Amino acid sequence: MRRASPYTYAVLELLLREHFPFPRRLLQLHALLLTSGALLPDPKRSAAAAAITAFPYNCLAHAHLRLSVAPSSSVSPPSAPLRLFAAMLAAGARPNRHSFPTLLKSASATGSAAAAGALHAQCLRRGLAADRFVACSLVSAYGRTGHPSRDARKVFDEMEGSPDLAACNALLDALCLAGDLETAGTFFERMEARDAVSWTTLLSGLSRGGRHRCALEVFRGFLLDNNMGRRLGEATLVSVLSACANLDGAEGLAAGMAVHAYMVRHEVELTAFLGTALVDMYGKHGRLGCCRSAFDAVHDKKVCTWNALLSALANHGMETEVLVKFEMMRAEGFLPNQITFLALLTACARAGLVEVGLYWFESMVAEYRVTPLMVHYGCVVDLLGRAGRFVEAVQVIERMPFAPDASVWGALLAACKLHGNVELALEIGRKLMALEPQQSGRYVTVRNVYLEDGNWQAGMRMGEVMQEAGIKKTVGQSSVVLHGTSIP
DNA sequence: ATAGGGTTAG
Repeated sequence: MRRASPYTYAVLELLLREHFPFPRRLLQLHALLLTSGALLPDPKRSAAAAAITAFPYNCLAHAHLRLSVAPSSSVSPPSAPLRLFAAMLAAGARPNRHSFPTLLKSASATGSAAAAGALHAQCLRRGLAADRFVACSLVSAYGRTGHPSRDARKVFDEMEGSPDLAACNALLDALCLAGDLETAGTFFERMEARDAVSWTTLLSGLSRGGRHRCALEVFRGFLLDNNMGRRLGEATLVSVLSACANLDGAEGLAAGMAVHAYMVRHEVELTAFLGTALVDMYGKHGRLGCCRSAFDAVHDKKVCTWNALLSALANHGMETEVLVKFEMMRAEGFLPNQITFLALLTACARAGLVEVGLYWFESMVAEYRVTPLMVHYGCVVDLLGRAGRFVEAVQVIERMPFAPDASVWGALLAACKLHGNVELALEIGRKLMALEPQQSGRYVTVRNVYLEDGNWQAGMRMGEVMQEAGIKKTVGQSSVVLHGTSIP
């Protein structure tokens, strides 16, 4: 823009305004400006430089942001507005109060606490921190970049005048994200006004914190407060379905079905987000028929929609179907990710498909460039352990880029129990004692390996070790082993 | 002229 004449600059502004509602067009414009070198910082300062304003940068940054958070995959990286900000400063344009909300949201999206802090300092230096939009964005950014809720609270408390609804919602979210659900609840009750976002923020916050029943109660409160008038929005429905999915038992399923009925009655469009939430809800409750129908009803499927289906099938004994659907997914051009491979490896481990599982684990790393998490290694250990291939299983654990946690050792321990590998079980027992001194279940498993092997003495010793470690004997902890199945 | 708050899969 530096090299543009005042005339072309006016044209640029006109173009930006004209195409503002269409972020893709703005990105094309951005590409054009980049390839023509117009956006590159020019070492020779010219008189025209003074005319450059924040406006074009704000428009482009906003377009990038909209496309990076858009459900239709990441067209542009979430850090794009931040890089534009650097270019903007280099070009000598002064950021204004319209610049920072977009930049702060970009900082949140990248999860950069450092960027949020730096932007806050910039706002203060330029005297823009008092602007209500900027302050609201600061509250939100501090809430999501891993900073303690104290920082968000500080900005909120120092806001000029009484905070508006958006600022209250941003703080409410920050409190929920910080895990301070009690404070969030109190703050919510004391808010002078609440909208659908307020209710949804609290509802999803409680559910994220594992308080699914509380979340459902909040949802019922919303329905009453709503006077059954306004239709429920997509975010509210997705959040409540997630709470229903994670609330075990008939209660969660019944509530989930009621929400589904609402959606059908009101002809709510089954978007990818909503469809995925529905597939997940039925899947978690083991209703595979409903789960498959919901999946089929989603027109615009995403990778996460497939993942919800595959996870449901893998967790409910449909290993063969997982493999079939996985192939369908790939045939339709979807790129499997960490969650997809987790479902696939889980299915392979449960079905005892050792070679297939090992093949896909290798392919996941080499071909799909998916970095394995602890859980993926856990599946491979499970896979090898069940087949009695202990040497390889231990090798996998030793070659992991991080220290194995209790779940990985637990998978191997289960295999030891299955194959009566007493030596290894003892070794694992020691490791588990160090990792999870309070988890009595593991000791019981180790002890049972001995007892099954006929090594009563060692079994008794294990009991003594448990007592020495100060592990409380839970009621009904001693278990009877029948045909390899533990019955408490 | 441009701007802020909630959302799915383990």
